[in-house]
Amino acid sequence: MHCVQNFSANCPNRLLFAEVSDKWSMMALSVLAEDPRRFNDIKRRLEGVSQKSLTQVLRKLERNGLVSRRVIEAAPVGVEYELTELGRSLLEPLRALYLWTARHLDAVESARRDYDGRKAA
Amino acid sequence: MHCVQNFSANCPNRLLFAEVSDKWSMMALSVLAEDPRRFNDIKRRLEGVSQKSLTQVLRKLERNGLVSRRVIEAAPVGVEYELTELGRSLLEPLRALYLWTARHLDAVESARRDYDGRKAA
DNA sequence: CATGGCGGTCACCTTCAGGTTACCTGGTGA
DNA sequence: TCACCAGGTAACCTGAAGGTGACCGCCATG
Repeated sequence: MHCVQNFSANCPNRLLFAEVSDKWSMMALSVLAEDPRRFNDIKRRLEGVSQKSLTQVLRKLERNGLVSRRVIEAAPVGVEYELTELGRSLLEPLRALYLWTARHLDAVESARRDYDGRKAA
Repeated sequence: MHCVQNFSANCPNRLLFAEVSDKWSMMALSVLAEDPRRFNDIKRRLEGVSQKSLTQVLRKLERNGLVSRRVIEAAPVGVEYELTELGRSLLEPLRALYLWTARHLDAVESARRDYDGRKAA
């Protein structure tokens, strides 16, 4: 496990992490955690995402094999995104991270107040 | 758990996640996982980090209560960074994510080849 | 005395992710 | 017919992250 203590510039883990940790990827994955959803459905749940960014993010996730894209030929043609098995496997560590933020948010905020207080003084 | 399916623009989790998932934070935390380390020691392990960026990152982590900064009054005055209890608690979810990337890197890379192949055709 | 490591700060500059706007195709309903 | 939803693409622009290089004080060693 070469990258645990030393991070060479093009350690593949480092690169993959970068791909997955951008502004919207994690949120998109979370939204898809339960059900497959259509483009605008996802968009509505990610407050503030632009159409372009969402398209980009979904393409990237698709390319990395984390979500699949399915055109629905039905009534008013739609596109449905769904987690793949691989994508679903990422949910667990993701959830762990989410739980951490949820659990320790208070501690972090109080640390920030401390720090800012000390600086002001 | 308001933010699991809907991500409002200033969901605190979302913000905290952003703080912790930037280019160098995770790596800095990993480097500190074992022992406290001095500034330039950390710097050497994070290939490509600039002095400025590392300073910024460590300050941010300190502010969020994840690392502590200690000036060593000894011989050639030094500064030592160490994970706090809070910081240490983040290691576990972090490790989970790291293991995921390690375990599924192959799958992701093959998905990418597939995707790129399909596009080329 | 000069050189080099340590731990920074500051000013500047580049890069690029991501936002904005406009436009497109195709179907639907009023 | 007009207008609107869906799901985009293309061109442009900006803000902020992050890199570079200069400089600083302090200490130690050759």
